[in-house]
Parts: sequence; C-alpha cells; structure tokens
Amino acid sequence: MKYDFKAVEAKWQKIWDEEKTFAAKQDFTLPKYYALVEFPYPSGQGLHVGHPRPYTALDIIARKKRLQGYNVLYPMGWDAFGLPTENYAMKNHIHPEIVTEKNIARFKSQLKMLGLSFDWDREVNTTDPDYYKWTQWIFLQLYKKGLAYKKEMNVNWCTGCKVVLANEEVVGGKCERCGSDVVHKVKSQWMLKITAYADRLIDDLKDLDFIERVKTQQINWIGRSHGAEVRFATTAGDDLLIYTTRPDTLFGATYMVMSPEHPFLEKWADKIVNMDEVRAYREEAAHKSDFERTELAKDKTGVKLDGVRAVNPVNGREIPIFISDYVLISYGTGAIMAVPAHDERDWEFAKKFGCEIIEVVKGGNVEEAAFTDCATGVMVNSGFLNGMSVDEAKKAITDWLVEKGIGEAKTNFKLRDWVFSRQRYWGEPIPMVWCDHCGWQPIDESELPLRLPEITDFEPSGDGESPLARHTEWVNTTCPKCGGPAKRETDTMPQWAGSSWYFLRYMDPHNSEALASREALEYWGPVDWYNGGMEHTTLHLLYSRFWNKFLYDIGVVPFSEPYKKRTSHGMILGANGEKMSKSRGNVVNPDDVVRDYGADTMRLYEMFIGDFEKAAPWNPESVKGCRRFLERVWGLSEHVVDGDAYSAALEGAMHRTIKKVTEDIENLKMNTAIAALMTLVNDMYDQKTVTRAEWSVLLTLLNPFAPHITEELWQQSGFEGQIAHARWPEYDEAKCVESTVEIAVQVNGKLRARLTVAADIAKDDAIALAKADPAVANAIEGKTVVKEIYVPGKLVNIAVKG
RNA sequence: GCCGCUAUGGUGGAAUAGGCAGACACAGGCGACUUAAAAUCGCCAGGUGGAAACACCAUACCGGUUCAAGUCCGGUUAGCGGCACCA
Repeated sequence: MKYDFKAVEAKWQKIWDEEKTFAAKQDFTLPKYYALVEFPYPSGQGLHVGHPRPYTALDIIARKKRLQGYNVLYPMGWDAFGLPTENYAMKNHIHPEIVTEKNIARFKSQLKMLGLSFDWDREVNTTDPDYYKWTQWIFLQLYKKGLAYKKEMNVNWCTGCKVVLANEEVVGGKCERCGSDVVHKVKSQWMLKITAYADRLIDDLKDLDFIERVKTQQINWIGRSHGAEVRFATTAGDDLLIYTTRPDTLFGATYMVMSPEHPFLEKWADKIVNMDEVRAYREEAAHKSDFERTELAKDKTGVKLDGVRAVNPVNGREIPIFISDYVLISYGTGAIMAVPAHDERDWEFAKKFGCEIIEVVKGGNVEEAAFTDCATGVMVNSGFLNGMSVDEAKKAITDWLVEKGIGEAKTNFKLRDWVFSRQRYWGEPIPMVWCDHCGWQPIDESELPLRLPEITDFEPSGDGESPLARHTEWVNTTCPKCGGPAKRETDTMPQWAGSSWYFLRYMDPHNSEALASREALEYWGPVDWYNGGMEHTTLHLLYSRFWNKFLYDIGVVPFSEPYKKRTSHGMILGANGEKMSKSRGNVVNPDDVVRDYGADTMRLYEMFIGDFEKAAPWNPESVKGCRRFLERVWGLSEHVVDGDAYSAALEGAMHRTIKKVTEDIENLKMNTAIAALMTLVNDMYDQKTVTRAEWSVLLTLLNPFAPHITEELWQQSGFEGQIAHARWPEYDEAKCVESTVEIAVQVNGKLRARLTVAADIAKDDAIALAKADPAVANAIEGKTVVKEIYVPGKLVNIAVKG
C-alpha cells in the first residue's frame, strides 16, 4: 500500500480532535508535566516556518512524557492585543476584534494541520474580556500595593507607532517593533515598580535551569552595582549627594560633576555667577537625541559652575563643580565625584578641562591613562587608607563614612520602572478613574472586566492622547470613592500585559472566581519547561517573572518563579542564509510544505535541520530526505514478522537506539535522535525482516516526531489501541554494548591498523594483537617502545622513539 | 570600549569525560531496473599525488601541553549576540 500522507494525516487529526486524545487530565494524583511554548501574536500573515520549530520540539517532549506516563499540560493560546492588528484594522476599516478573530482562526487551522498535541480545551485569548478581567485585576492588586503609580516623566515616544515605549522596547535609539526614531516626551504615565524586585530577579536566577545566555542577559539588563552614597558639603549650603562604586578613591576626588538636569541648579540660580551659560548648556543637552549622545560619547563637554564649590569630606579641600551630560539624571543621584586618576571618563574630562589628577591607587601611570584595575592596586595619598588593597579600602572608607554620618553603602540598578501606558485602542483598558477631589481611584473589582468600548475611530491622534479620550460617553463616569463626576484613564496597557501571566491561566482557563484555582496552581505549577525566543529575554520573560513574584508575595500563586527551565530556539533562515522576509523573497510557507510533503515530513525536517539553538537555513532539497525516510519506514511494514523478542542481530542496536533517542529528546538534540532512528531503519533493511517487538519499538520511538504515520502503521499492524496511549520503551544498559568491537591501533598517535577484538579483551592481549599486525610491526620495527596505551573498546597507541 | 558565544567537506550538521574527524542527511558521481525519464535499489565520495597499494595534508590562523587535541591552555583573525558616558 502506498503512503498517502494526506489521508493518514486528516484521519488521525480528526480522531485526536474528537477523542480529545491530548487533553490534560483533571486527576491531580498523577505525576504532572507542564511544557510551554510562547503563544503567538496572530498576525495577518499566518504561520511562518519559524513558528513550528519550537512548537514541534516541545510537542515531542510533551508526547514522550505522555508515553512515559505523565499527565501532560501542553497548551496554546493567542497574544492578540497589539499594534499590527490595529493598524491593519484601520487601513481596511474593519474592527480589530474581527481582524483578531479571523487571524486566530487561520493560525489555529495551521497549527492543527501540523498535528501538534495542544490541549485545545484550554485555549486562551488575551483580548477576551473573561481573560483580561484578570489582567486588570492583577493591575489593581499592583496599585493597591503601591507598585503601580502615575507619574509625569520623560518617556520614549515612538514617532512611527505614536505611542510611548518602555525602556525594554527601545533598541539602539529606535523602536523595537517598527524601527522608527524614538524621541523624548514628557508625559504622565502609569508605571510599574519592577525595580522593587531587581535584587530578587537577579538572585533567584541562581537556582533556575535557564540557558546561561538568558541569565547573563537579564543580569546585564538589571545592571546591579554595589558602592556608596556620599554627601559633599557645598558653598551653596545644600549638601550634594553622589553615588560611587569606588568609595576607596575618595581622596582622589578633585572635582564634581552634576547632570545638567539636576534640580539644585535652578535652586542655586542666584549663587551661580554664570547661570546663563549653565542654562544654555542644559538647553543644548536636552535637544541631543539619544543617538547623538552616544555618538559624542568620546568628546566630553561641560560647564564649570562659577560661584559654587564643593568640599571633599575626607580632607576638607574645596573642589570645583561642573555640569556635563556624561552624568545621567536617571541613574544614581544625578551627580558624581570625579576621580580622574582612576576613571576613564573622568580622566578624559579632566584632561580637557585642566582638572587636577591625584593618584590614590598605585599600579599605573595616571598621567598617561586612568588606572582602573581593582585587583592589584595599593592605596596611596589616602591618609588612613594608605597601604590597603582596593577591597580593604572600600570597606574601611564605607565604615568611616557611616561613622561620620556622611555616607552609606548603597546598591544601584540600571533597571528602570516599567512604563505601562500606551496611547492606543487595542489593549486592555487601565481600570482607574480620575476624580478632581479624590485623585486616582481604582474601580471596584466587581466592575471587572472594564470592557473596551465599541468604537470605530481608533486612529491614534498623534498628540499623545489615546483614541479613547475622544469618547466622552465612556470617559465620563463617577468617582468610586465620593460618587462625584470623574474621568476614566484613557490609555491602555502595553502588549506585554496579557502575556505576563498567561501561563497561570492555562492551569485553570475557565475559572470565573479567580485567575486560577489554588489546587490547579499547586498541581500544575511551576512550568517545567518553557521555550521561547531570545528577543523576549529582557521583555516578556523578565516581566512575567516580576508579575509571578508579585502574585506569590500577595499569596495568589504558590511558587516564586514561574519557569523551572528555559531554552531558546534558533531562527530558521531563508535558503540563501538570510533572514526570511517578503522583501528578500525567501519566505517559505508552511502550508506549501505540508501540502507537498505532509505534516510529519515538515515536523521531521524542522527538527533535523540542525542544532536547535542555532539559526539554520531552510533547504528545500533536504526536506525530501525526511520524506524519503518516512517512505522507508512505511515500506518496512511489509518486512514485519512475528516475534515478541528482538532478533539477535538487532538486539544491541535496539537497546542503543532506545537509549540514544530517550536521552537526546531530553537534551533537545532532536537532530541526532532522528539520525539514530534513520540508522536503525537502515539496519532493519539490512536484516530483511523485522520482528513485531522491534517494529513496535521503532514506531513508539518515532511517534513523537512523526505522530500521524506511526499512529496509522500501529493500527495497520494490529497493535492494541492508539500509539498515543502506548508505553515508551525501556532499554537495558548492559545490552547496549557490543560483544566485539573494532579498535584503532596507532603508533605515535598515527592510525596504522584497525582490529576487531572482544569488547572485554585484556590490555596485554590487545597490545600483543596490535603488535602482531604487519603494518604496526613495520612501523615499530627497530625502534624503542616508550609507552603503550590501551583505551578499552577504543584504541591502542604505541609510543616509540628512535 | 566591556561581556558572552561561534568557526568542522560542495551544503546542513555529528563526534559522552582529550581516544579512529566527517555519524545521519542533502547535493553530486557511477551502476541496476526502465523504450526513456521519474521513483526506487546498490556502490563511490574531505583534499593533493598515484593505475593501485600507499603517502602526505586536513576541524579559521599561529604557538603550547599530551602517548594522543575539533575538544585543554596562550595569542590572532572573522562573524554573531548583549550592554554601552550606569560613575
């Protein structure tokens, strides 16, 4: 019979659907496994060949775990709020809700076509009011704990999307999504206090099984540094507070620098003689874009304050104060002590402005360059610190500062609070109300979900106001506190809101009383294995860890980290090795691949394409090889003979393959697992016959990769039930080794012969046999044997001299 | 600038913990079947030289450790990613 993949795949997809074969069981006594892939944004373009790579990989994990007896949760849903849908809706005059519905239908049918074993009864959709009710509920809890606040501030404004962006969404001065220029704008914004979790977001990474680059990227992004805050007296009266990571160099502080935006400048306006110059500089700095500031990084500019000086607290010396845009108002205290001898930026500035350079750590030549090595230096010119190492001095000076009441140890972070307002329609309404008497008030939880009003004019106004602001009938409401007239918040939440907790909803998706029941959370959580893109490392992944920790702190969730394990897949590139894109004309459509070769071939190829973590180019020719392999498996069914044991010829190969495939799947090495299965099939063809025992094992091992064909062959071969309910085969370690092995014989590391010997041959016998080989004898003749090495089962190496 | 990762045939990629480099495929060559082609099956296949046996060279480059290095160490180059005036 011919392998009719279309009929086979349609048949089994229908059966799985009708029988709910892959639904997670409600039996909380079974061992559980929660496998998760990032839910997609249902774009208008439909599925891309990149999507199935992680979906198939975790599908294989999920299917294997089921065969191993686990109750598996492998869910899927839709991260459906967002700008592309809104933009498409505007262009085509269709409501975003309808666009979303259409896109989801398309995505869903494409995912089903791939035979992915998702539990479709647990599908979630972030734009469903029953879902975003809980997104809003979490926001209210954040507000009640003081972790959501509204603040007027300088924010990133995308000129393309006409919307405010979080720091995480700005890449190299451009919008992460559309690539447009990002400018600064002062706006009143809802903020989430992610910085309150900065320490824990770093420290708790330690015990997680995340790939290393994810951990380092999050650590870098959070950017923790340890140092001290020190108060410098000034002749203006106010003390100037600074932050430094090098308090040990305090004796070398020869001037100070304030950020041009520092609030003291205006306060000191009557004392600063050259205030005009200061204001002019500030004006200039404000007009520089982020890009310009970076470009000019090398060339320091600044203005010296005339009329105000600071006092170095360690020696009472008066030192000058400058303003310069190399000091950022947003980090630390917005002012620094400058130690030109031991900081490159300060050194450069000092050279340009003729400031004094005092060496306080010996080890370099501070006239030539700043000496920044902390490991080897010894303190000099530093009073009571002289002779100490840098580390000793840091501790000693910090103690001294505390004792004198002029400073203290301090930890700082690069991480900023999360800008949480977006001036767009297609997002969750922020459930807050402004009352002129009572200020910001949360709406009552009983009023959730606060639904998006049905409007037709959802174009952004461009003036920084949300489209919702135009709808006064929705905006005007009453104050939940005093009952007086009030206005709703018209900004919506960012796209990252709904995805910050979706993994929790899957555990109990239809619960109307809570985001999920306690029992479901306790049983299913945390996620055992989460795979997703590296581009989400400092966005979704960080945000969702933050929300989960918050929900843990308020007792809603019983685990403090949402994901035990995190892996990441490489991109699938076009055949020319470039990123797939319409403009490059190298896009491969999964529909075409499935139509021409079938879902099983597509799945197999996606896994066989290469190292899962690395990018790999799509090779249309190579797809055929995977199809050919499945044809060979199909053809093998004609060679099946009775026999409930392995044949002698294949026994070792069977055990080895089971071991290899079992371990490789667990290590995400799907490509070598498939190679092992190919080798086994080749061996089976060499044997001409396959026993039913061997056949059932082959089908089971292949099932997670190619579920349709294996299900069909299982049924045709008369095995009981569905293969989806079969048991994963076991292997016997002892039977994985062969009784005879081929070993290599080297002379001075050079291969001279190969010998077939008993696997358990003694060292002396192996060496004697090796020496008896003519080629080896020839190579060692007349020379002195210095050393003889025997690596069991691998090789003999004879080292000779002369 | 700082931190991290990567480099293997014509191609994608294998190679546990230092132990036969190139598994498994793709593309290619030769042969069988066929009127022919496709499909399928069998064989060959890192490079150079040689009819062959065989020899030499070979995991980006240079050096080191070792009986033995793709793997470990030092240096260089190229590419990718992250951070980037964060005091």
